[in-house]
Amino acid sequence: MTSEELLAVLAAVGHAQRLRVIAEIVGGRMYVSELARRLGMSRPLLYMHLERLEKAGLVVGSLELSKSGKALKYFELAPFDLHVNAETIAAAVAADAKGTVSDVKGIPT
Amino acid sequence: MTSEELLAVLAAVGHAQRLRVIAEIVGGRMYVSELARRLGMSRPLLYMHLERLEKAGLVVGSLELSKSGKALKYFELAPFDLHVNAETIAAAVAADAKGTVSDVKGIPT
DNA sequence: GTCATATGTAAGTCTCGACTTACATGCTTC
DNA sequence: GAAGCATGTAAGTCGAGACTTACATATGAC
Repeated sequence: MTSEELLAVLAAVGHAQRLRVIAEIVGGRMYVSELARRLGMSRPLLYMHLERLEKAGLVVGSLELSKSGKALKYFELAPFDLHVNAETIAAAVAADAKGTVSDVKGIPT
Repeated sequence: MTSEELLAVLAAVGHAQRLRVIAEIVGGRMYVSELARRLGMSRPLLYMHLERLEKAGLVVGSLELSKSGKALKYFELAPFDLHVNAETIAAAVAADAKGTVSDVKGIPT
Protein backbone atom coordinates (compact mmCIF):
# COMPACT_ATOMS: atom_id res chain seq x y z
CA MET A 1 0.00 0.00 0.00
CA THR A 2 1.40 3.37 -0.99
CA SER A 3 1.19 6.33 1.32
CA GLU A 4 -1.20 7.91 -1.13
CA GLU A 5 -3.70 5.09 -0.68
CA LEU A 6 -3.18 5.05 3.06
CA LEU A 7 -3.64 8.79 3.18
CA ALA A 8 -6.87 8.62 1.22
CA VAL A 9 -8.36 6.30 3.81
CA LEU A 10 -7.02 8.14 6.85
CA ALA A 11 -8.02 11.59 5.62
CA ALA A 12 -11.44 10.29 4.64
CA VAL A 13 -12.07 8.78 8.03
CA GLY A 14 -10.45 11.65 9.92
CA HIS A 15 -13.52 13.85 9.94
CA ALA A 16 -16.33 14.02 12.48
CA GLN A 17 -19.19 14.05 10.00
CA ARG A 18 -17.82 11.16 8.02
CA LEU A 19 -17.38 9.11 11.17
CA ARG A 20 -21.06 9.68 11.84
CA VAL A 21 -21.94 8.64 8.31
CA ILE A 22 -20.05 5.38 8.70
CA ALA A 23 -21.57 4.71 12.11
CA GLU A 24 -25.02 5.31 10.70
CA ILE A 25 -24.82 2.80 7.88
CA VAL A 26 -23.17 0.10 9.96
CA GLY A 27 -26.70 -1.07 10.64
CA GLY A 28 -27.45 -1.53 6.98
CA ARG A 29 -27.66 0.12 3.59
CA MET A 30 -29.56 3.36 3.23
CA TYR A 31 -30.35 5.82 0.47
CA VAL A 32 -28.96 9.31 0.46
CA SER A 33 -32.00 11.40 1.32
CA GLU A 34 -32.96 9.24 4.25
CA LEU A 35 -29.39 9.26 5.53
CA ALA A 36 -29.31 13.05 5.27
CA ARG A 37 -32.47 13.34 7.33
CA ARG A 38 -31.17 10.99 10.00
CA LEU A 39 -27.91 12.86 10.34
CA GLY A 40 -29.50 16.28 10.14
CA MET A 41 -27.19 17.18 7.29
CA SER A 42 -27.88 18.89 3.99
CA ARG A 43 -28.00 16.47 1.08
CA PRO A 44 -25.34 18.12 -1.08
CA LEU A 45 -22.99 18.15 1.88
CA LEU A 46 -23.64 14.50 2.59
CA TYR A 47 -23.06 13.82 -1.07
CA MET A 48 -19.60 15.30 -0.88
CA HIS A 49 -18.71 13.21 2.14
CA LEU A 50 -20.05 10.05 0.55
CA GLU A 51 -17.99 10.67 -2.57
CA ARG A 52 -14.92 11.07 -0.46
CA LEU A 53 -15.63 7.86 1.44
CA GLU A 54 -16.33 6.00 -1.76
CA LYS A 55 -13.09 7.11 -3.39
CA ALA A 56 -11.26 5.83 -0.34
CA GLY A 57 -13.03 2.51 -0.76
CA LEU A 58 -14.88 2.65 2.54
CA VAL A 59 -18.41 2.72 1.20
CA VAL A 60 -20.09 1.54 -1.98
CA GLY A 61 -22.98 3.27 -3.70
CA SER A 62 -25.47 1.86 -6.18
CA LEU A 63 -28.31 3.54 -7.97
CA GLU A 64 -31.45 1.44 -7.91
CA LEU A 65 -35.09 1.77 -8.79
CA SER A 66 -37.67 1.22 -6.11
CA LYS A 67 -40.83 -0.73 -6.89
CA SER A 68 -42.69 2.53 -7.22
CA GLY A 69 -40.24 3.58 -9.91
CA LYS A 70 -38.25 6.15 -7.99
CA ALA A 71 -34.50 6.23 -8.30
CA LEU A 72 -32.77 5.71 -4.98
CA LYS A 73 -29.05 5.78 -4.43
CA TYR A 74 -28.13 3.28 -1.78
CA PHE A 75 -24.88 3.31 0.12
CA GLU A 76 -23.45 0.51 2.19
CA LEU A 77 -20.22 -0.15 4.02
CA ALA A 78 -17.36 -1.83 2.25
CA PRO A 79 -15.49 -4.26 4.47
CA PHE A 80 -12.28 -2.73 5.77
CA ASP A 81 -9.93 -3.21 8.68
CA LEU A 82 -6.91 -0.98 8.63
CA HIS A 83 -4.18 -1.31 11.22
CA VAL A 84 -2.61 2.04 11.98
CA ASN A 85 0.78 1.62 13.59
CA ALA A 86 4.39 2.55 13.07
CA GLU A 87 5.10 -0.41 10.81
CA THR A 88 2.23 0.10 8.38
CA ILE A 89 2.95 3.82 8.14
CA ALA A 90 6.66 3.31 7.59
CA ALA A 91 5.95 0.66 4.96
CA ALA A 92 3.55 2.93 3.10
CA VAL A 93 5.95 5.87 3.07
CA ALA A 94 8.79 3.60 2.01
CA ALA A 95 6.67 2.39 -0.90
CA ASP A 96 6.69 5.93 -2.26
CA ALA A 97 10.43 5.78 -2.80
CA LYS A 98 9.64 3.61 -5.84
CA GLY A 99 8.66 5.63 -8.84
CA THR A 100 10.94 8.56 -8.15
CA VAL A 101 13.15 10.02 -10.87
CA SER A 102 15.90 7.58 -10.04
CA ASP A 103 14.17 4.61 -11.62
CA VAL A 104 11.57 6.12 -13.89
CA LYS A 105 11.26 4.24 -17.18
CA GLY A 106 13.50 1.54 -15.78
CA ILE A 107 16.50 2.69 -17.71
CA PRO A 108 19.52 0.89 -16.27
CA THR A 109 22.13 3.25 -14.94
CA MET B 1 -12.69 5.47 23.23
CA THR B 2 -14.80 8.46 22.33
CA SER B 3 -15.07 9.68 18.77
CA GLU B 4 -13.21 12.78 19.83
CA GLU B 5 -10.16 10.77 20.81
CA LEU B 6 -10.42 8.60 17.73
CA LEU B 7 -10.76 11.69 15.59
CA ALA B 8 -7.68 13.29 17.11
CA VAL B 9 -5.59 10.30 16.10
CA LEU B 10 -7.09 9.88 12.65
CA ALA B 11 -6.91 13.55 11.75
CA ALA B 12 -3.36 13.75 13.06
CA VAL B 13 -2.22 10.82 10.99
CA GLY B 14 -4.28 11.81 7.95
CA HIS B 15 -1.75 14.23 6.54
CA ALA B 16 1.13 13.54 4.16
CA GLN B 17 3.76 15.51 6.02
CA ARG B 18 2.90 13.95 9.34
CA LEU B 19 3.07 10.47 7.86
CA ARG B 20 6.59 11.33 6.74
CA VAL B 21 7.46 12.56 10.20
CA ILE B 22 6.32 9.32 11.76
CA ALA B 23 8.12 7.24 9.18
CA GLU B 24 11.30 9.18 9.81
CA ILE B 25 11.44 8.62 13.55
CA VAL B 26 10.52 4.96 13.37
CA GLY B 27 14.24 4.35 13.20
CA GLY B 28 14.85 6.10 16.49
CA ARG B 29 14.51 9.34 18.41
CA MET B 30 15.69 12.56 16.82
CA TYR B 31 15.79 16.21 17.75
CA VAL B 32 13.72 18.79 15.96
CA SER B 33 16.31 20.66 13.91
CA GLU B 34 17.86 17.50 12.54
CA LEU B 35 14.46 16.09 11.72
CA ALA B 36 13.59 19.30 9.89
CA ARG B 37 16.73 19.05 7.80
CA ARG B 38 16.10 15.44 6.92
CA LEU B 39 12.54 16.12 5.83
CA GLY B 40 13.40 19.34 4.04
CA MET B 41 10.78 21.15 6.08
CA SER B 42 10.92 24.48 7.88
CA ARG B 43 11.37 24.09 11.61
CA PRO B 44 8.30 26.10 12.70
CA LEU B 45 6.16 24.02 10.37
CA LEU B 46 7.59 20.80 11.70
CA TYR B 47 6.94 22.12 15.18
CA MET B 48 3.28 22.50 14.43
CA HIS B 49 3.00 18.99 13.11
CA LEU B 50 4.87 17.55 16.06
CA GLU B 51 2.55 19.32 18.46
CA ARG B 52 -0.42 17.86 16.70
CA LEU B 53 1.05 14.38 16.79
CA GLU B 54 1.94 14.74 20.44
CA LYS B 55 -1.55 15.88 21.39
CA ALA B 56 -2.90 12.80 19.66
CA GLY B 57 -0.52 10.68 21.69
CA LEU B 58 1.45 9.38 18.73
CA VAL B 59 4.82 10.88 19.60
CA VAL B 60 6.51 11.99 22.79
CA GLY B 61 8.89 14.91 23.10
CA SER B 62 11.47 15.61 25.79
CA LEU B 63 13.79 18.54 26.17
CA GLU B 64 17.29 17.43 27.07
CA LEU B 65 20.74 18.90 27.38
CA SER B 66 23.52 17.50 25.25
CA LYS B 67 26.95 16.92 26.76
CA SER B 68 28.12 20.15 25.19
CA GLY B 69 25.33 21.97 27.04
CA LYS B 70 23.01 22.68 24.14
CA ALA B 71 19.30 22.15 24.59
CA LEU B 72 17.89 19.58 22.21
CA LYS B 73 14.26 18.60 21.95
CA TYR B 74 14.02 14.93 21.15
CA PHE B 75 10.95 13.25 19.75
CA GLU B 76 10.24 9.56 19.63
CA LEU B 77 7.32 7.38 18.67
CA ALA B 78 4.77 6.39 21.25
CA PRO B 79 3.58 2.81 20.84
CA PHE B 80 0.22 2.69 19.11
CA ASP B 81 -1.79 0.23 17.07
CA LEU B 82 -5.20 1.45 16.10
CA HIS B 83 -7.64 -0.80 14.27
CA VAL B 84 -9.82 1.19 11.92
CA ASN B 85 -12.95 -0.73 11.01
CA ALA B 86 -16.70 -0.44 11.16
CA GLU B 87 -16.92 -1.78 14.71
CA THR B 88 -14.37 0.55 16.28
CA ILE B 89 -15.87 3.57 14.52
CA ALA B 90 -19.40 2.67 15.49
CA ALA B 91 -18.33 2.09 19.08
CA ALA B 92 -16.56 5.45 19.25
CA VAL B 93 -19.52 7.36 17.83
CA ALA B 94 -21.90 5.50 20.13
CA ALA B 95 -19.74 6.52 23.09
CA ASP B 96 -20.57 10.16 22.33
CA ALA B 97 -24.23 9.54 23.07
CA LYS B 98 -23.19 9.51 26.73
CA GLY B 99 -22.84 12.97 28.17
CA THR B 100 -25.58 14.56 26.13
CA VAL B 101 -28.22 16.73 27.75
CA SER B 102 -30.40 13.73 28.42
CA ASP B 103 -28.26 12.41 31.25
CA VAL B 104 -26.13 15.32 32.32
CA LYS B 105 -25.73 15.50 36.09
CA GLY B 106 -27.22 12.05 36.35
CA ILE B 107 -30.57 13.31 37.52
CA PRO B 108 -32.98 10.37 37.30
CA THR B 109 -35.91 11.06 35.06
C1' DG C 1 33.19 40.22 20.65
C1' DT C 2 31.09 37.30 16.33
C1' DC C 3 29.46 33.08 14.30
C1' DA C 4 26.97 28.91 14.37
C1' DT C 5 23.77 26.07 16.45
C1' DA C 6 19.70 25.04 19.05
C1' DT C 7 14.57 26.13 20.95
C1' DG C 8 10.34 28.74 21.05
C1' DT C 9 6.81 31.87 19.32
C1' DA C 10 4.36 35.75 16.99
C1' DA C 11 2.24 37.41 12.91
C1' DG C 12 0.93 37.26 8.48
C1' DT C 13 -0.59 34.96 3.91
C1' DC C 14 -2.98 31.75 1.28
C1' DT C 15 -5.01 27.65 -0.26
C1' DC C 16 -8.31 23.99 0.26
C1' DG C 17 -12.05 21.86 2.09
C1' DA C 18 -16.46 22.34 4.35
C1' DC C 19 -20.82 24.11 3.86
C1' DT C 20 -25.03 26.65 1.90
C1' DT C 21 -28.22 28.04 -1.53
C1' DA C 22 -30.05 27.32 -5.71
C1' DC C 23 -31.35 25.08 -9.76
C1' DA C 24 -32.32 21.23 -13.30
C1' DT C 25 -34.18 16.72 -14.05
C1' DG C 26 -37.24 12.59 -13.59
C1' DC C 27 -40.95 9.87 -11.72
C1' DT C 28 -45.14 9.20 -9.02
C1' DT C 29 -49.79 10.65 -7.23
C1' DC C 30 -53.56 13.53 -6.92
C1' DG D 1 -51.69 20.56 -14.58
C1' DA D 2 -49.41 21.03 -9.58
C1' DA D 3 -47.26 18.86 -5.60
C1' DG D 4 -44.06 15.80 -3.51
C1' DC D 5 -39.83 13.30 -3.30
C1' DA D 6 -35.82 11.57 -5.23
C1' DT D 7 -30.90 12.41 -7.69
C1' DG D 8 -27.28 15.34 -9.39
C1' DT D 9 -24.56 19.54 -9.90
C1' DA D 10 -23.09 24.45 -10.17
C1' DA D 11 -21.66 28.50 -7.79
C1' DG D 12 -20.51 31.06 -4.04
C1' DT D 13 -19.06 31.95 0.99
C1' DC D 14 -16.28 31.17 4.84
C1' DG D 15 -13.01 29.54 8.17
C1' DA D 16 -9.43 26.48 9.69
C1' DG D 17 -5.23 24.81 9.00
C1' DA D 18 -0.93 24.76 6.43
C1' DC D 19 2.95 27.35 5.60
C1' DT D 20 6.41 31.37 5.57
C1' DT D 21 9.10 35.00 7.47
C1' DA D 22 10.82 37.05 11.24
C1' DC D 23 12.32 37.68 15.79
C1' DA D 24 13.96 36.66 20.77
C1' DT D 25 16.74 33.77 23.60
C1' DA D 26 20.53 30.64 25.10
C1' DT D 27 24.87 28.06 24.56
C1' DG D 28 29.53 26.71 22.79
C1' DA D 29 33.50 27.57 19.74
C1' DC D 30 36.59 30.60 17.62
